[in-house]
Amino acid sequence: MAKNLKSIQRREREREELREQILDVAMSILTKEGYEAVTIRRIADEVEYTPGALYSYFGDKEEIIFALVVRASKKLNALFLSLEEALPHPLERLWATGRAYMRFAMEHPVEYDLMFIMSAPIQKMAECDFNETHTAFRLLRKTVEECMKQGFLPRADADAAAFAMWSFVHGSVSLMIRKRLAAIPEEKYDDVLQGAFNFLMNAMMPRHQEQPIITPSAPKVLAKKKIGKK
Amino acid sequence: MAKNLKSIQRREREREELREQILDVAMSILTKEGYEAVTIRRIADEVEYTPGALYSYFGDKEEIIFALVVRASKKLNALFLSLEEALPHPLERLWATGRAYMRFAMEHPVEYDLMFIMSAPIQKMAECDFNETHTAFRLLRKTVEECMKQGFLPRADADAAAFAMWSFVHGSVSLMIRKRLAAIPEEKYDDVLQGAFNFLMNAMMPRHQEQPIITPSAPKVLAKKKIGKK
Amino acid sequence: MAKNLKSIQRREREREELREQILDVAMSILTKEGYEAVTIRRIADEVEYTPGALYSYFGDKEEIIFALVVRASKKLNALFLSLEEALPHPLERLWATGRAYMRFAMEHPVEYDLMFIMSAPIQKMAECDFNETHTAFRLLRKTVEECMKQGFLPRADADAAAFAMWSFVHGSVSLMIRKRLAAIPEEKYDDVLQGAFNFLMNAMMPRHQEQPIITPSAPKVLAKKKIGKK
Amino acid sequence: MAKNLKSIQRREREREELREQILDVAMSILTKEGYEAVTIRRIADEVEYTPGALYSYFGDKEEIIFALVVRASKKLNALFLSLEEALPHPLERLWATGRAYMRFAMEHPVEYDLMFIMSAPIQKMAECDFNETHTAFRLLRKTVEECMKQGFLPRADADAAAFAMWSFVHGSVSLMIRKRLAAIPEEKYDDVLQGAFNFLMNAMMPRHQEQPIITPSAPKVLAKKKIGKK
DNA sequence: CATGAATGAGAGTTCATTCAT
DNA sequence: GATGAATGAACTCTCATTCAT
Repeated sequence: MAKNLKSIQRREREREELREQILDVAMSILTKEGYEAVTIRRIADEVEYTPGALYSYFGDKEEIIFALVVRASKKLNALFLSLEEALPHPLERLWATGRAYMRFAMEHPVEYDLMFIMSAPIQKMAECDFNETHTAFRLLRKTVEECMKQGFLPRADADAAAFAMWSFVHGSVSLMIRKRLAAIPEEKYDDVLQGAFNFLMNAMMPRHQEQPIITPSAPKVLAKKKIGKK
Repeated sequence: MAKNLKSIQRREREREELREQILDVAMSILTKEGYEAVTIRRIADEVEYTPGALYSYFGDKEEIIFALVVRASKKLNALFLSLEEALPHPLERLWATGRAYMRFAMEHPVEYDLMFIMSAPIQKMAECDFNETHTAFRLLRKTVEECMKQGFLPRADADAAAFAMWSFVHGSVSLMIRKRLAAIPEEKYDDVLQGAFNFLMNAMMPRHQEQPIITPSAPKVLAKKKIGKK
Repeated sequence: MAKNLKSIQRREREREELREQILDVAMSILTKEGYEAVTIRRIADEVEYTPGALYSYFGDKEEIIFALVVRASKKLNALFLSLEEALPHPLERLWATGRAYMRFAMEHPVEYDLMFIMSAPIQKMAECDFNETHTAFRLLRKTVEECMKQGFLPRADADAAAFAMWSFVHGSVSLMIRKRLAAIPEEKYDDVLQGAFNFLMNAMMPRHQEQPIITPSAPKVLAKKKIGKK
Repeated sequence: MAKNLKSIQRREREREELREQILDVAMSILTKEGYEAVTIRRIADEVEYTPGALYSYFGDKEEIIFALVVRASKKLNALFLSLEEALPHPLERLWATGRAYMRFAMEHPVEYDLMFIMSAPIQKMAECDFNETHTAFRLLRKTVEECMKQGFLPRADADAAAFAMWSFVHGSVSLMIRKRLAAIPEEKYDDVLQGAFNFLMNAMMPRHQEQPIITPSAPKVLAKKKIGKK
């Protein structure tokens, strides 16, 4: 009996592991060789199963891609939630969130691409009423609202303001990811990105630009490169 | 001899015409049925030539796509240049350019996608040292610099500031084009976009937000919807 | 001991029930969606077992199909035997059997197809020396012989005559079932079938064509149950 | 110029030849190994082309099957028309047509199957308003009508009578082709078929049964070419 | 210069079946 | 006896591209 239960659990664990492995492999092919290279056969080869076997884990190819999106979204959302918890001060959180978003995109460009750029999973995202991004956007808007309430940001439509900020960060990283920055030498990317972010944020919050917030002991999850104003 | 020359000219003209027709057709398929539907055969069918024939006009499929990019870029650049000429005042030009960019994207989403989002032509863009966007970016930076010089914008790295603005407009329209705005009801798109643009621009130029510049007799190419903040 | 026996019996009963259920489901899929749709997986899904489980009830897919044939044959044979009992008069029985056969085919076209048209079960039918149809044919021949003896039919080889009649009824219904009657408008099917049957039967039994048996005021759709003269 | 024309003609001839070869091969596989074995790959292998190449000759697999049907129908129709011409006497023609039909079926069972039994081409036959069989049926009805007019057949609905005869011949050969004659030993097939045919025809035409036409010392396998009047 | 024909590679998917547990 | 998992072998079809004519 106990054995039975255990073996069921084991099976489930193994299934889950293989599922994850399939996604890992798919992600790795996607990263290394691009979307076109992600084929059922190719994945099957790499996980050392027959193509047909994958169909008991995912209904079709699209489902695999979509699972990749979900995975990435969870990662990003977790990041946002951790900032939400760690940083009660809305202005500080706003800056930190922006930086974290951009850093995530630059460190995981393929995941970012999947979530916010690629057309492949659009259909499924629409069907499934996919809403991890809802959540993220709502968090952002809440932060923006608090900032407005506390006078850190000019009072205005929070939707518009939140969308403006999201647009900026998305725009900057997606131009980079999709290599539309020929005008800027690659080694300057980081600096320009940083500079643009700071410029914009400071512009929106003129009275606060000299605040130490800006050179924050940025929550360590993020700290990759010091940003420092001044 | 003369006849020879003429017939050569005619031939060249005809070649050019077919080239254009191929691109028209490709663009039309792309617009109506999406990237996957753009196949050599499909194009050949519609121009009533054989697939092989296309290969004397374009080296391969990617070249066709790239030619589409070039075309679209010329269109967009012409728009920028016309603004450059029409609006000597840098601040006014800055606003107008931003609005024009966004409007272009929303009215020609497929062209925009090709130029700034799609991965297909990336390779060729890199190889050919594609620089229509360079030009556009340089124009923008020049405008930004002038704005700074004249005190409309806080002095800062012009590269960063220009990039910030571009990032914002690109981000907002590309989220829309690639349907990542589930958080916002579709009928509010225009308003939110507009609101975000105004919010950001005003935020960056606090002392000037009440200027009439903002509701400018926008060059008519653009005037689609009045924007006006008063 | 007794308990053991009972539980064995129960088990067997349950097995038999599942067997039947499998066949029900297979038949229902076959009827509703055609032969191609009848897959082991599909059946397994509908009986809520795993595909593998079916293999302890049937050796392979063909066996399932064959079992369907057997089932249908039993039904049809029972019909024949009931006529055999109910109608002692051979001529009456001959007409009634013919009509019953055709009616069966038209009311159960899928069963008919399985038994007499489809290639799928041929192999197994041959192997298993399938002989429900033997029985049916023998009954028919016996009836024909009696008719000849009693002067209702011209004396001739009974095998040939019986086969002639069977051929006719099979031909007419199978042309219909396999949709080879483009030459005849669908709404006339019933009439033409009926007319052809009467024509042929009357032709073979010229001296008896005026018998009431022949024009049995048969409800146009081929009277469902009793046919009876008398 | 002339050369040009010739080479075009040659090309067309070759195309036509390959088309025919594809059909030959398909037919041969169908004959030797059954419908399931007829796959694009298999055909391609045997004609020594790549699978893809076949798609410039036929739109899809169904078209190949359908072309097989068309081919067979032309053959059968030609046979009917030749009888139409050769035999002005309607009664003689009726017998001859019946025998020819059955002989065709027995000598070309796979073609017959395609035309009159198989489900595969049904869809296309319906779509294309396939009417070779119309023609055949009309010919038969005309013959029947003439026979009635001239008193060889009892006056009755010609549609019904024609359908009755067609049903009989179709029934007899299709029972054979689809191997539903377990009740009859294989070596007796020819005799029983012949006997049934004669029985039925004689039964329908009682006054003519002693005519030599009827028992034409037909070579047992159903004499191939001439049928012989007198 | 264009055609017609064909290649070759591979796409996603589906099946009946098997077998350890 | 049934499950869950996987196999292996197909399947049809589509594509960009090449090349003799």
